[in-house]
Amino acid sequence: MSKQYDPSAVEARIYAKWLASGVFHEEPDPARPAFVISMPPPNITGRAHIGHGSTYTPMDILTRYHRMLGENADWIPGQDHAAIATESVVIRELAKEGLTRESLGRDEFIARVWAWRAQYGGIIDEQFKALGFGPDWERARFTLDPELSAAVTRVFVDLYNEGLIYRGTRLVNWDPKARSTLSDAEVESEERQTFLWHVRYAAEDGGPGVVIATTRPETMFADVAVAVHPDDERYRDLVGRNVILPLANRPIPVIADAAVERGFGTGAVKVTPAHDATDYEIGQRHGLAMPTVIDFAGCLTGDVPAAFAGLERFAARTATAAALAAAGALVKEEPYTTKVPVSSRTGEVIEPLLSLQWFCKMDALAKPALDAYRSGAIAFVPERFGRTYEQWLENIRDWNVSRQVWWGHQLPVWYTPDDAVIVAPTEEEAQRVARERYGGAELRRDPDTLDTWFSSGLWPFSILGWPARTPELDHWYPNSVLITGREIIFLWVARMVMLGLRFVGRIPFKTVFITPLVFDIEGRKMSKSLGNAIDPLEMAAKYGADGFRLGTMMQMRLESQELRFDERVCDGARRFNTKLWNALQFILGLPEGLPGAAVLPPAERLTLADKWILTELRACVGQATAALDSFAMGTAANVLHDFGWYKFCDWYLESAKIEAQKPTRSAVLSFVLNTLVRALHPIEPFITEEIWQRLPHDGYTIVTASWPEAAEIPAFPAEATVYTAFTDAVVRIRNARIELGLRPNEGVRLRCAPLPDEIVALFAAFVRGVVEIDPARPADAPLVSRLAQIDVVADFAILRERYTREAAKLVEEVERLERKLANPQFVAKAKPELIAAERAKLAGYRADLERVTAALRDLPPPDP
RNA sequence: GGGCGCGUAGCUCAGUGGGAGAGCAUCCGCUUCACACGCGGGGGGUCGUUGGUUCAAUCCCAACCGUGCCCA
Repeated sequence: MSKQYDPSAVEARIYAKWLASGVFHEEPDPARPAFVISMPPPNITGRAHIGHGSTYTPMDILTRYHRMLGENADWIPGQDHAAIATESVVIRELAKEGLTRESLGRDEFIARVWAWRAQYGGIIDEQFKALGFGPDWERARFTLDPELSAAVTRVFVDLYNEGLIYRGTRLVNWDPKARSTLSDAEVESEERQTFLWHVRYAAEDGGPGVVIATTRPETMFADVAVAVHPDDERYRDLVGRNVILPLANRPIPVIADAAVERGFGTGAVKVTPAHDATDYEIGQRHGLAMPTVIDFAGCLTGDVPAAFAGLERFAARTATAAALAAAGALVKEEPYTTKVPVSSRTGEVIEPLLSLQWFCKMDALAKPALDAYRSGAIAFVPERFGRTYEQWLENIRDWNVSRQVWWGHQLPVWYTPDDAVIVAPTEEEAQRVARERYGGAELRRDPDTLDTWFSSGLWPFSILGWPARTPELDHWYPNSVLITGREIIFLWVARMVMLGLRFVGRIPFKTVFITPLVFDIEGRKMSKSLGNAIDPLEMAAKYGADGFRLGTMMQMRLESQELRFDERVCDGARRFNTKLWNALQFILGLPEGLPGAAVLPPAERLTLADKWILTELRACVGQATAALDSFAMGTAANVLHDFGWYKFCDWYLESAKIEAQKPTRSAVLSFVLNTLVRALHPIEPFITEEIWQRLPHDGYTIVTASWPEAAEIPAFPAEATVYTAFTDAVVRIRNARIELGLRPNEGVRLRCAPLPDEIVALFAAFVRGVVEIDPARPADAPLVSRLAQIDVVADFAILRERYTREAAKLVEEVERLERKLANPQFVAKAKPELIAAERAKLAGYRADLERVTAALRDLPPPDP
């Protein structure tokens, strides 16, 4: 075997073995506790990114952990059809061939998308495998699978029949390039440089009227009012009067509404309900008309003066501004930075547009979802994110569910020639209803499809077979935990809760674990445009999937909402893996060979070092277990890493080299490393398998090995304290060695009360120390104090300097504690056990000081 | 504007109401028989600022400053 661990040589081989042996697959088994996670389905257009590293790694860790606990653990993967994202990718491909969606026709187009999916849709799964993720691939689901599509139709029809889905004209996010509505999640806010135009709207009676400020003069032809704040003294007299809309020359009223920001521009704004969210609400409050002047292509309609009709909206902006200037209505044009909504799919500026769409009424669905949180049935980790969920549900708005794309679940909606609406699960059923109600009619189906979130909202139960009552649904619903980022708490998490409660009658998951958002090392959000995104596959190539995973998890903080990704930590994790690998080489190279099984010798045969490492191992495993139980991946990762390096390798492995360790070391080394790699396996699946296979072990793969039980690892607290006193002494002697200027291979003389042979041998190994018994020191003092008093034999001048420095330090400590204990307030008010502890510390420092001053006194006087 | 974080060593971050820590970087020493992707050692911080609570504050509270995310 090579000196350096090479992940690229083992990871793919091990993964293939896991796949072949089917270890990730489970059948529902009511005899065992269920542990189930639904993988948030990545888009079929998606590629693995750093968010998968931070969010999916914990899912893999928890599933592997619970599997090792013997639970009926399953992580169910799948993919999302990603309506607009996929459609635009395929449309771009078609464009290269000179084709369009329309030229192909709906059926042909959809066939092309399926073909695209067959070719590229699996890429992200392969990436996940390279990262070591082990979901139950046999259960992979796709939102457009027949069963999942049937569930979607069923939900839509039911909600419609209950009156919770309706068709109406509302303001929606319109993407003029995609020619579709978008969900709020697909709209991002971006800063843009533009102008703030100050435009005078003269009073109808010929007075000066009012100067409004706007960033969108092109929508003025849809203005129906000018609004000011009700408390704004400047405009009080104007409220209730009419002003004349320039260019259009029609009167509109001045109204008062508290939504107006007095500090914005002139404090007066134009009101365009059909093209602005705030204005829409003002329009609703004041019962205003809502004319539309921008069409689906983002161009002005014919309902504007002929000079502007048909102009693209940004061209129209320039044109109206120029026309206003020409008409003398433009008072000022100042540069202005504003935030505009942008489509995350096409990059196009979103047009808020009044449009006839399908909506889902949310009030009735939201209430049980709120109750589930408030009653504690659903808990968030960290807790504070529950507030985000709560606030969104409290201020919920109806959900626009229709999209003008072809790729997706087409609405189960048909129209008669008279536009009567029939909602039915199948076309046959729709025909039947048509015959029944209308004596038969030629039906046309609504071309729209459903928002992708509509189907992903059913995900935790649709993938378990709902609406059929399956064993999976019985045993694995609700899921154990949902792990995701906080940006989709409302868009996805809340909807799954609402729909789960409504259609299964139970919450979809008990816990929602929100992972931190990943930033670059300079604290910038990762983005394509900045080019600062970290590619997890590149990290895995550099550090191994294990190194990437351990490094990322070591940076996870349970309570933090951000993670500044520091690649150096992954490099540290990679070196840790090499360290473990070399520890394995040492163990495999022991001349006495390895025992047949990972079984400890009886306690009476164990040495001091054995007892210490077992005590530490028990603590480490206990901490790692507690950490995983509370989603503290970072704590688990750090605890295991630190134990492996700073306890096991730095001290135990070195201790194991002495003669006295030979009878037990191969068993203890095997046991400890076997235990450590099992505890590390959920975080670092590959190297732990590789090491475990080469150690005495029981079973075919570490994936199905048992999680180490801290309680089953023997602990020896008293012996552990002695060994710690030994390591403290070693550190002091190493310092002294440096001061004495000893060469590495030179021995050092140690003066001490009698010590057990075993410890004498340890000193010889760690510091090349030769122990000389000092008969003046009591042999019956506790071992810990004998070790605390061990010292080097050296030149008087060097010792004098050393003792003087130590004494000064000790005097400081003694004085600090004396001051504290002399303070009557402290003695009166501090906890008794704390006071006792401080007194003990003081006594310890005083004893040390006494020893050092005595040593100093015993030295011959310095040369003159 | 509303909500939620963060501010500790050059960098990334732990941490605790009672003696300031790690990794990386830096400096010094070492090819010591698992590992130079290593081992040993050192230097480096008014714990953002100002108040308050307390016998005691880096930790709790308030304000402020800086910085970031989400929502509007």
